[in-house]
Amino acid sequence: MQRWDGYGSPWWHGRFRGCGYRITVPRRIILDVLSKTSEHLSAEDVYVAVHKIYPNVGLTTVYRTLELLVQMGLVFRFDFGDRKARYELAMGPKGMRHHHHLVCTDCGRVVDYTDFLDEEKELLSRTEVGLAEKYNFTISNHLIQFYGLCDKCRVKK
Amino acid sequence: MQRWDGYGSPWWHGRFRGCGYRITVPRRIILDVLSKTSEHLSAEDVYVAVHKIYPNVGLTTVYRTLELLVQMGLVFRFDFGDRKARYELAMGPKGMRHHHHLVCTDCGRVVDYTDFLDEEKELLSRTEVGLAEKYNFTISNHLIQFYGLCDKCRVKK
DNA sequence: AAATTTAATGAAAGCAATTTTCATTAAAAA
DNA sequence: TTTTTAATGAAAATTGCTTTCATTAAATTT
Repeated sequence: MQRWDGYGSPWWHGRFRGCGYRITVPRRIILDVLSKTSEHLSAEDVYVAVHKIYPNVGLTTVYRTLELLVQMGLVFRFDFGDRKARYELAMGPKGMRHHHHLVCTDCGRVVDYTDFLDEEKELLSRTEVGLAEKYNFTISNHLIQFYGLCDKCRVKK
Repeated sequence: MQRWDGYGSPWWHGRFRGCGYRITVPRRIILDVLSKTSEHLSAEDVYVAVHKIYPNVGLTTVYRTLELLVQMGLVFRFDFGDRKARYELAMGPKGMRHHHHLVCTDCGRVVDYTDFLDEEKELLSRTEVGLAEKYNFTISNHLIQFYGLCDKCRVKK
């Protein structure tokens, strides 16, 4: 599951070194947890998972590390409407993971989709270029989410 | 600035009546504040603005009313990454206001854009149909945000 | 227009997610 | 191995928001 850079270190060690950040046990474990799930974990979720592996890690460190990873662009932070942040590895051993979300506004279920990405991609990059020019922004990322009712919740109503 | 329904009431009175909700002074003022700004107000912002007009309105009522308006579909709630909700009138006197956002990840500035909407719209609705079929969702809304650095923040780095 | 009903309100207390503080620990540099 | 200083964990603090409950005021009935 872990990918190596060919010099005996996981892929993200270089990024850390480059920024002057230390490679610590808690950081190693948090990244490991994130790289092994395909779910949308909250800070609490990460804490629980990390805690199972190494019970000494505190919740504070989880929050701090997630924040750091978001700053570095290694992790994305999402908001699905319940008021707690969700975290996902931006890219991982499996390669690029970019996807969009389909959120059920009733039960909160989140589906990742990549299916229409090819069609979307072209328009998105054109839009990005246009927006960047018009508003003088350097665009580095985007977020697309669709909201609605999943099959189960539709029936309930 | 206020639009009337031709029978002597602002446009939203009918919606309220239909749902059995009362038309009260705080609600009137909150809707008035929202209809007169083009900014992305937090609950606190709304509270401050409302307070200037009518100091008796409490923060609790502001939260409750905003929630009600979101439920009714009269107001949209957004999240721009600082962890507080922002509110915008869904449609107003000026007609439909649907737009997307361009968010500066450094200073938090938010630009609304509608420019590329025509091109986007068609792809979006195709995507919606496809997703709805594939994942068995009834899609009612979507969110598109681009993230990057605005001109000022790019220079600072 | 007055009385009645009940939804809406405001103040205070409560809550959950996240952040800050600060003394201690452990990476990494010397 | 020693030194430096970034990172950590526990506890306290903060923030954005929600709940509770006694009071007020819309809207309905008289």
